Amino acid sequence: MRYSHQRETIRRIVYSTNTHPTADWIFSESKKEIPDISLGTVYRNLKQLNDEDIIRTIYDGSIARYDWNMNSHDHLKCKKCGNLIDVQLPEPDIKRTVKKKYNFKVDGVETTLIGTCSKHT
Amino acid sequence: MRYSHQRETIRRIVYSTNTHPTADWIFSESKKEIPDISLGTVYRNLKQLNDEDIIRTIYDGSIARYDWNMNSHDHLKCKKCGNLIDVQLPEPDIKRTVKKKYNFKVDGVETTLIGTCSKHT
DNA sequence: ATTAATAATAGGAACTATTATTAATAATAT
DNA sequence: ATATTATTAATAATAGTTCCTATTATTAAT
Repeated sequence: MRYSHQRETIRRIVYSTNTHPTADWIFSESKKEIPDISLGTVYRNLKQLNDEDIIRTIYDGSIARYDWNMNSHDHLKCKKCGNLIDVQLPEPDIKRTVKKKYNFKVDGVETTLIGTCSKHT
Repeated sequence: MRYSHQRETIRRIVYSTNTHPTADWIFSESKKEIPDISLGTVYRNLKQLNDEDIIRTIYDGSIARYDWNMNSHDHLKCKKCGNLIDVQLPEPDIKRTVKKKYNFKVDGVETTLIGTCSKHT
């Protein structure tokens, strides 16, 4: 994968926020720096960065969001404000258990807890 | 919600399989019984059934799948064959922990483990 | 510095999944 | 039986994403 200005900008933008941005948001942010960047470029590079394990793709319902935090962690999704909050849940040996019990090799665990965040109490 | 032949057919189809079907599959199955059913009807009724807690919507990446199993359970998603397998993981008091630690009221937990199923060993 | 090879790009069309609109139809209460 | 109104089929519209093509940018070798 050779260098490209666009990809580096996209990477930097994803790494600059904790808001788990959508492709669309990343697109409009990168346009501030590269006015003629195209949406296809954003998608293509997000996919490449994901494949190179530089960023992670998470799904919020049916839409893709991007996360720079590659550590294994989970998300709380607030029904009211829609925010995705990072959390670190204790992961009791799920991988080992599932491997044994179901003969299924686990690469990754994606857990989202849906509910109401502290802002709405 | 009053009775409709279409909705009852759609419900029965979802309840007849463990494959977590997509709207499209449900559409083509229902056409076998109701040739002029339309895709909009399928989506509308799936949403209604979901809202009435008769079925459950799960997301497989960016696309919606439907599940009749309303018990709290998780899914193993095989990277190779794409199958979604139902599993029951021991749920250590995640809800209580998250409520305490993050002041976040948990309604539901969606966990998907991505990996390779026993068919490919 | 120039070149050759080719990866990456902009722009936009195409595609897929889903939702909204509308006039006609069917289910239920009276 | 009739009136009321939820539900429907058909189809247009939308949202998110991927694909296509001619052009441009990066890189390594001259």
